[in-house]
Amino acid sequence: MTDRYHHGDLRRALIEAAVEALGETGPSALSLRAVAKRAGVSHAAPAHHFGDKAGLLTAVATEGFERLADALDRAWRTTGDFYAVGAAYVRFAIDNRPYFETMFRPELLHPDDPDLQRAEARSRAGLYRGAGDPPADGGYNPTALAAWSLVHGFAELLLAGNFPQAVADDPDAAFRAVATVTRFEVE
Amino acid sequence: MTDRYHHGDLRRALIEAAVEALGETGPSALSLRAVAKRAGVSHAAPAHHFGDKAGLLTAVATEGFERLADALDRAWRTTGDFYAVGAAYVRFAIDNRPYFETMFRPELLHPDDPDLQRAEARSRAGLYRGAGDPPADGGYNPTALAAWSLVHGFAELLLAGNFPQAVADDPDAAFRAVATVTRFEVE
DNA sequence: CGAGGAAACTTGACACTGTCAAGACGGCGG
DNA sequence: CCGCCGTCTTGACAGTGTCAAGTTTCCTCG
Repeated sequence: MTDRYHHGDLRRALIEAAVEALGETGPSALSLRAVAKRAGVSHAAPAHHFGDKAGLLTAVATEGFERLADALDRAWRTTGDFYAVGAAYVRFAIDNRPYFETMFRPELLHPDDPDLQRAEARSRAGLYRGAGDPPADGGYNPTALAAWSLVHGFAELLLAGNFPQAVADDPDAAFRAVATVTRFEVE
Repeated sequence: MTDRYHHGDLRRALIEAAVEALGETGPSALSLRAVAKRAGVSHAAPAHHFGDKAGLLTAVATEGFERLADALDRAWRTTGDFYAVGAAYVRFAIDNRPYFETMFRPELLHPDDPDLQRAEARSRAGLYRGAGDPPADGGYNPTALAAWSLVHGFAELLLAGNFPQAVADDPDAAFRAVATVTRFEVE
């Protein structure tokens, strides 16, 4: 199974190898050849399945958005609480750092990929739920924007190491404190 | 002055060339050799002044934090309004995208560089002003964290193209709307 | 059953990258 | 005028992504 010429599910294996490598090097330093070596295939094998380096990262990002959407749905379903969804967003960023770090870097992706956009839409829908009325045609819901900005900014600044040590030591508590002092007036 | 062997202020010229290039390619695709060519020097000249590719990006990020601190100070000085400082943060991200995009990518920088850390501290101080009491020793002020998260997340999501078109068309109005529905309870 | 063709993967090459060592150049103090 | 040191160049090296061509395997259809 492992040393066949036809791998079986090399696409899957490459994505997993990429996530591993991303955890060690970060998305901008990812090496396609290193991913291929990790999966035990030749250096040009990834290109066959993903076309591009950006194609591989797009596949990773797509899977990331799917997982994020799942996590947000689960949080909403089990608690019905708007803030719990936000906490789940932050948790996801911490637990799935390799995914999260590639999901919001359009310059490394194929941003127009249909699968990616579908997964993005699923995540957005899961996040917006509970933020009042959905936006009118072409418009936006300020409350939804505000909530997304808050949780996303918290996650980014946390991962980038811009917060004090105490935040990194107990991010959940820190986010709870942040959520406690923040009120969104649903209009 | 321009074609001397000793350039005069090559360091400065390289930073400016880097910012130009960053505006076109983004920080992860920046090529040192392209920067050198743009500045009209040999391909190894940047290494002499900055040691590293990360060193050059660190210099750019440092200058970015200085400029951000200036912008935040100015906003506070002229308005005395907490939300105006937030708006200035978002404006800075839009107007100085090449800087902003490199400032929060520690994996591309030398995060322990003393000059960088000084400039970061200046920005943080400018942002925290007006967010209630400064944090206790080793602790954090939840209101300051929340405000920073909100403006930073808004800026990141905007630049990454994750917001509806209407937001991109008039970001200032969108941020005003976001700030209007958000209340921070200073404790 | 066996031939043909498509799909999966490899091999080799190319231009480009960052980094390093060694050398050429230029201004400055003695 | 000499020597020296900081500034920059030249040349080389290993590693990168991508592309074209070749090889291997599987599947299907006669």
